[in-house]
This record gives sequence, C-alpha cells and structure tokens, in this order.
Amino acid sequence: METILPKFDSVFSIDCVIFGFDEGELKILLIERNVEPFKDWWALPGYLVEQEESLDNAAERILYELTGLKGIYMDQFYTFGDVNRHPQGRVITVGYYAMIRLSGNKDLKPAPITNYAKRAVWTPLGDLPKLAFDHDKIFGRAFDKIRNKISYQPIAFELLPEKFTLTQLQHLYEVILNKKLDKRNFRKKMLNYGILKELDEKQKGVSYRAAKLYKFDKRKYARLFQKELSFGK
Amino acid sequence: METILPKFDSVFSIDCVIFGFDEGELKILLIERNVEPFKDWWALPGYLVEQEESLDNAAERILYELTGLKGIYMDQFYTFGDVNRHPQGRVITVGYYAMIRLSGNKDLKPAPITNYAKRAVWTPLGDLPKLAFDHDKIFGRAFDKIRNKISYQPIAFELLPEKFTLTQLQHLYEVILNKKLDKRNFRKKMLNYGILKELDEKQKGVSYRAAKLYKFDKRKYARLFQKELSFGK
DNA sequence: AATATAGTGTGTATTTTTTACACTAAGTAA
DNA sequence: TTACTTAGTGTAAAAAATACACACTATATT
Repeated sequence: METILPKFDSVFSIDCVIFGFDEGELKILLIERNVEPFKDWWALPGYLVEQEESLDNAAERILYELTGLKGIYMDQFYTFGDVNRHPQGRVITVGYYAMIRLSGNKDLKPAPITNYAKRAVWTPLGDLPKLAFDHDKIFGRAFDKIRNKISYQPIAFELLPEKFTLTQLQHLYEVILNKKLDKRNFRKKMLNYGILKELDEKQKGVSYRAAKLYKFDKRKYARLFQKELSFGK
Repeated sequence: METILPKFDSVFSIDCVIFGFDEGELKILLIERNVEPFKDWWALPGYLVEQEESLDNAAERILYELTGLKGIYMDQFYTFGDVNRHPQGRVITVGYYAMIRLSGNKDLKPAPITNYAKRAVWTPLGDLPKLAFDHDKIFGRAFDKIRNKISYQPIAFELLPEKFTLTQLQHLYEVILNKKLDKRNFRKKMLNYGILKELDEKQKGVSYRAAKLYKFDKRKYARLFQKELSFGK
C-alpha cells in the first residue's frame, strides 16, 4: 500500500517580529503593504516560503526582501494555523523573532526584488496601528516570549549598541518588563553574571556626569547559558 | 495590484510526542506505520492537516485516529521545515507534545478510520528504535522542552495517576531530569508550592510501610503559574 | 567663581531560597 | 521476634533576593 502525497504549492509563510531599542523605546519593524489583501495596511514582514528552502532560510530571505535587513538570525516562537487567518485561503505561518541592534539599521528600504512592501519602518510599541491579518496576535505572542525569556536569561544585550551603560541596560529591562527596577540590585545582579566587560571608556556628550561603558562578553554568556537550568540536588 | 494565492493541497502535518509514565519509566507513544514510505517503521503519530481544520484541532484528531487516544490537549513546541525531511515532497510539520496519565490508556488501538497505523505502542525512552523521517530529531526537541519546562514549572503531575506518593513524584522528576534528587529538599519544595492535597489515604498492596497519597490541586496550580515569572524589583 | 542640575555609583542588613546531610518510624514477610 | 524495606522528618549553612538613601561628578548657568 502506498500513499501519494498530494501536489502542492507550499502555502506556508513566515512572519517576523524584529525588536529594536532606540531613543529609550522598544520598537518593531513593520512594513506598509503594497498589495492586496490589506493593501496600504501595516503588517509584520512576512511572505510565503519557497518550495526549496528551509524555514530558517526563508525567514532570513523574506526579512531581507521586505525590509533590507540582511543576515539576521531569528528564532521560531509559534506557528499560527487558524483556518481563516488569511482571507484568500489556508495559510499557515511560522512566527520568527529577533532582537537586534538598531544603530546602523535605522534607514531601511525593502530590497527592490519585490513590490510587496512600500517601505519598512521602526514603530514604537506604544504607537502600533492595527495590523493586517492576525498580526496583532502574532506580535503579542512574540512580545510575551521575549518578556518571559528575559526574566530568566539576559538576552537584552542584542538590542543595545556595542558599548552601553548600566543605566541604559536597566532602562531596557524596565521597558520590556514594564516595571521599575532597583538600581543597586540590578547592577549587582548583572555584574554578578560575569558577562559584562567594563571598558576604560566613558559616555560622551551628556551634560552630567558620564557613566562607564560596558561591553557584552559573548563567550562567557554562551558558557553560562548553554548549561541546563538547574533544579538542584 | 493583487496577489493571487497559489492553489494548494495543504501539505503540512502534525507530529505528536505523547509522554507517559509507567512502571517507573518514561514512555512515548509510537505507531507502527502501515503505509509507504517507511512502511513497518516506528514513527511518531502524525499526519496531514486537513484544509478546514485548525492546527490544534488537527493535532487532536490525528492523535485519535492513529492511536485511539481521545480529547488530549497538546501544546506546540516547534515546527520542522527542512526541505528534504519527507522523501515524497515538501512537508512542514508542527510538533505537538502532551504529558498524560497512562493508567486507563494502556491498551490503544488506532481508530478504524484509516489503515495508516498498524498499532500504537507505549515505548520506553530507553528502548526507542530508529524512527521514520526526522522523528528522532522531533522527539529530541520535545524531550528537551519538557526537561527544560519541568525545571521551572511543576508540570509532571499530568503523568501520574490521580493519587500518588511523593516518592513516585520524585522518581518521575529524577527520570526526566536524569539525576538523583534529595528526598527532604524535594518534599519541602513540592509541599511549599501549595499545590498538593494530602489525602487521608495510603498506598495499598506494597510489602513495606505504605506511603501517604496526594492529589494535585489544579486550581491552586493555575493561580500560581499563570502569574509572571518574577524578576524582582 | 559659585551654584544649580541631573544622573552616577556605592553598602548593608534582612529575608528568602537553596543546599547539604542521617536517623527513626512503620509496615510487611519470614 | 526479627529482618527487611521504604516512609518520613529537621536543622544549620550558604547563596540569592530584596529593601533602602546619600555623596559624587561632570556639565551648564549665572
């Protein structure tokens, strides 16, 4: 006995939730759609997966084509498969997210390969418009994911410039977690992880006492957090 | 401008990793395939998603059809989309897992709706054969997921009979985490969660001192673990 | 030169959580 | 009655989390 797979034209898609942090605000990258359905609406960068590409590769390609952002590594967080989530048919979409350093990626243009997006814009979470399709829901789940993850793994460094102050780091945490943290306890905890390198350099251009700059030590981070989360003996 | 979605015959599938605990062993539910490809191989219960059904519904239906297990709520853990994961074409599969109480579900028969599976068998993790497709990888990720999750959320109760002893619970943790735990500390911690009801009843049929039985208090559990994981002030 | 301003940077005591560790009690089997 | 097997229990020490306030320093302003 043999099963023949039905013919198919892959109708699965990827949607990307790309977080950035700029001017003290958390932002995500949205595109303005240039095609129906939802023409002229704002949406997460997302498109159909090609026949011959893996999901991870598709995510990277699609993000590039729609926003010009190149070589971004993303993680899956959830797959959305409600029957009516797309008005033209059944489309299952895999949600990917990334947190990236916004500096240098401020000006974005969709790659001129498609005309699918008019433009890509960093949008503060506070100003999010109603999004196309079920993208509000997809965004919500991505945000839950990072909020949850950051509370047990210091993942936020990806969002900051290469050199940052502890106060900047703390602000970022406060924005993601949506609550104020205690300065002394925060510093103690972050420095105790041992994944920050203190630099011989200070903040510049501020009209008050300049703060020390720090760098994130990727190697120590990897060593620390690839280990299992402990349950103890 | 308008995009027409390509026609499609949904070629996405669901694969289920169902954990059970029996005779002191962790087991998963495997089917013996009755169709090509991989006819006669062992595989995770999994099949194609229908046009008009959500992923969650598909998961439940497929599990029922292939194993006879009815009404099991499962969670997604990852979506697998490598290009060549299926020998007959591009199939993206969404991984679902559940931990269930094995008692009463020991004897399983595929529902006589399909002839896709010859039988469904609880297989100890220690005796897993090489599985069809990339199911080894899918299983591995599911196992990582529960191992990780149990270290910050006491999810293991689902695996035990309704009434259980603390020693049974501890054994289960030890099996999942693959390390010995300290009896006194384990009890202290579990009882402190406040999600166990001590019963006026003891174990029966053992040839040594009978242990107290406990029940899992779902309401208190829900109250406790829907709250955010804390970062502190 | 003096002053105002705004954020930097630091320590300690308390509480909570985690860890380490070993013996007696209770029930069954012979 | 004795031997055997698992149940059940407490305490001290260490580590982590929390609560809390003031002096310092760089710049801008007068």
